[in-house]
Amino acid sequence: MARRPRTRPTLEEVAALAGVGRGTASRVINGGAKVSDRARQAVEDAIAELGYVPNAAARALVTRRTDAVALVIAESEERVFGEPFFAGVVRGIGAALASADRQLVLILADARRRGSLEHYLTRQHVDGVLLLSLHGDDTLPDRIRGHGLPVVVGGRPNAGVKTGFIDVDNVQGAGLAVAHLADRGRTRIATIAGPSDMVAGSSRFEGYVEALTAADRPFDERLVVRGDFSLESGARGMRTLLQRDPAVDAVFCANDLMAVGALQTLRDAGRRVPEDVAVVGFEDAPVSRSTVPPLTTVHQSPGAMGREMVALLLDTMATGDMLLPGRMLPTRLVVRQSS
Amino acid sequence: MARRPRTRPTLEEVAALAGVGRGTASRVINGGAKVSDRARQAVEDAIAELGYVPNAAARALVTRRTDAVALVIAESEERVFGEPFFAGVVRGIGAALASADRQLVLILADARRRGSLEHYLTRQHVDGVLLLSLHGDDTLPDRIRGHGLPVVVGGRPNAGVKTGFIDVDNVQGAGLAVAHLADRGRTRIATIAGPSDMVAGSSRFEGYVEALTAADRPFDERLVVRGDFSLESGARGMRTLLQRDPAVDAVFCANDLMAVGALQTLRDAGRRVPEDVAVVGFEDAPVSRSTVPPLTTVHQSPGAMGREMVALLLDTMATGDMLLPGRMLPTRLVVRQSS
DNA sequence: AGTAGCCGTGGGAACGCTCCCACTCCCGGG
DNA sequence: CCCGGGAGTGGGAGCGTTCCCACGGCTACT
Repeated sequence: MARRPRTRPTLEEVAALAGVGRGTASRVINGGAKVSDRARQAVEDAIAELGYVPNAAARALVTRRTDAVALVIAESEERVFGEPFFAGVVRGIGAALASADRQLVLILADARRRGSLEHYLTRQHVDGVLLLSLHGDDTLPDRIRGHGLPVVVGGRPNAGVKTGFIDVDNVQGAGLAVAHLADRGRTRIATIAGPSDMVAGSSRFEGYVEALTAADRPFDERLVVRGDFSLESGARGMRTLLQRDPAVDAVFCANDLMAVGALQTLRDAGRRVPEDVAVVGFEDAPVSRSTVPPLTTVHQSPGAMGREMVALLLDTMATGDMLLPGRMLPTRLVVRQSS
Repeated sequence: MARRPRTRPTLEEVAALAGVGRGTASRVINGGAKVSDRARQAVEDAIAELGYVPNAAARALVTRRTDAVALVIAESEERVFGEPFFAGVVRGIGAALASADRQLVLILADARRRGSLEHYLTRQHVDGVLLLSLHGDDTLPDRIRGHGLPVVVGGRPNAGVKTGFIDVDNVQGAGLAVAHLADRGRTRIATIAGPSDMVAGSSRFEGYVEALTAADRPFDERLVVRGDFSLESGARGMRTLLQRDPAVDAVFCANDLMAVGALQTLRDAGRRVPEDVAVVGFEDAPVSRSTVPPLTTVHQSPGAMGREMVALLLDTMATGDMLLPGRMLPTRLVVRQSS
């Protein structure tokens, strides 16, 4: 294997080989405007021959852009890494950034480093920030924006926020699920809701209520229990529901894991699914395919969420408008055998 | 809120404010050698007052170092993102890199981009490469090294590789599990092994065989079945084992998920765990805490793996020796109620 | 026939840093 | 009393780009 020359070729060398000036070579590589075909061809040949790649540091120095985007995951959310949904989001982000020729700088911000994180972000290295967050009480996005750095948040921090976020349309998704249950002729449609202090919890509940009304079903408080998105809380919630109203014939669970718990309780109670009780989840997690029976659930596309986050960030960077409206991503119902 | 000055302060401004030369200011920020206390203090005050942060691009341009490290996850492994173990590894890497003041550039390399990945890595942006891989048939690490870039692989590609990797000591871990079962007086110790073409599969099986011999237990081929690390394959494997030898009184599963499957089969077959059959897993996945009964398993520390990967990479970068020996990380047995 | 304007071009300047050389002190030894 | 040398310092050069200005040649007007 031939030893490559120790130093990387520079633009100057490319220009020399192509027999043009540095400026022309630069123009070929970038804008491309106002270059004769002959010169362009010569430069492109030289680039290929030398295996030239622009030096990112030199470019960043003069343009004051790094072509890098930070993905910040706060420590409290680090566990999301282990969740398939967020893994999918990260993948979507990675793919979208790669297509846009941007680098993804991953920052796992622990609490200690919180101060220097801001310092780092605002004064260095990246052109924009992607934030993955579940909690609502965070002023970090606005603080970063205050320093002139574009920010897009994945998962709307709270319902009051109208700009700079991408989230799944939880209200619409929950509506889909409930409308489906009503369509199936179910009359006593219960819900195992999520925590009301999380957007995913409150919005899905909101969608449940709306769709119930739209379908002319009465809203009955006794058919509402709250879980914490865990399997156990789903099982417990289902027991409560059966106790309160043995005639319940459908239940919409705010996520799949709670639906799995509900399924267990129903089996233990000798109820057939879907004959006696129909069950619908939310998330379309991998587990929903392997439950018994396979779970009908609201599908949300993590990849799309990642891609949309990047798209919105690039838009923000391009327009300079820090307050671009956020987007809600549509969901769709995946009907399996539990309903 | 006062508007920050449009341009970031430069080293020159810091030096001017401190009343010293650019060289002295630079010396304070970096090496620190040969600077009088008076000058150092003045520069540090000026830095604090101006909120100065060195421009990374300018620094990279002259030092030819970026202080960034790439973490490459090949598409075929992208799913690992959703697995708690790998999420932990990434976390460990992130933490270790942050302490070393290095940036983590995440590259999700899909197959299409495979060529340009190498191009990108070798000619740009990063000082070293971390590779997360499960498959053995990959020449990528060596190709990258051929370009003079340090590489550390997480998860040994295959048993022949002696350098530049960090892995869990699978043989030792499996030995721990089997020795424990032998200690408990079990005589017919079976195993549900993993795929033989994966290091985790073959090494854990190797450890099983070794420990069996060390404990004076006969190796019986009928007590060996192979799974694919999935829950279903564990359940199936256990059925096969019970069929072949109803007197089996212990089973070592090459991962926790298969152990969960085995547990299900045993319950369905009316065997008590651990009274009739003891079960041990590998991984200490979150699920192992919530099985019935809670699973005894081999604990491997993902955080340690990430940190060790970074440590080895930094060592490689510092010494310039591309062929530093790899390391096997010790495991320990977590005894719960299934054995 | 002269000139205004455009296209395509070359190269100086600047980006902000580190490296390194040269310079000034000042101390101690011959 | 002179001189060698170390400690501390200032600032020039250079890293590889992009930006921008000035320039030459050509076309198409007046």
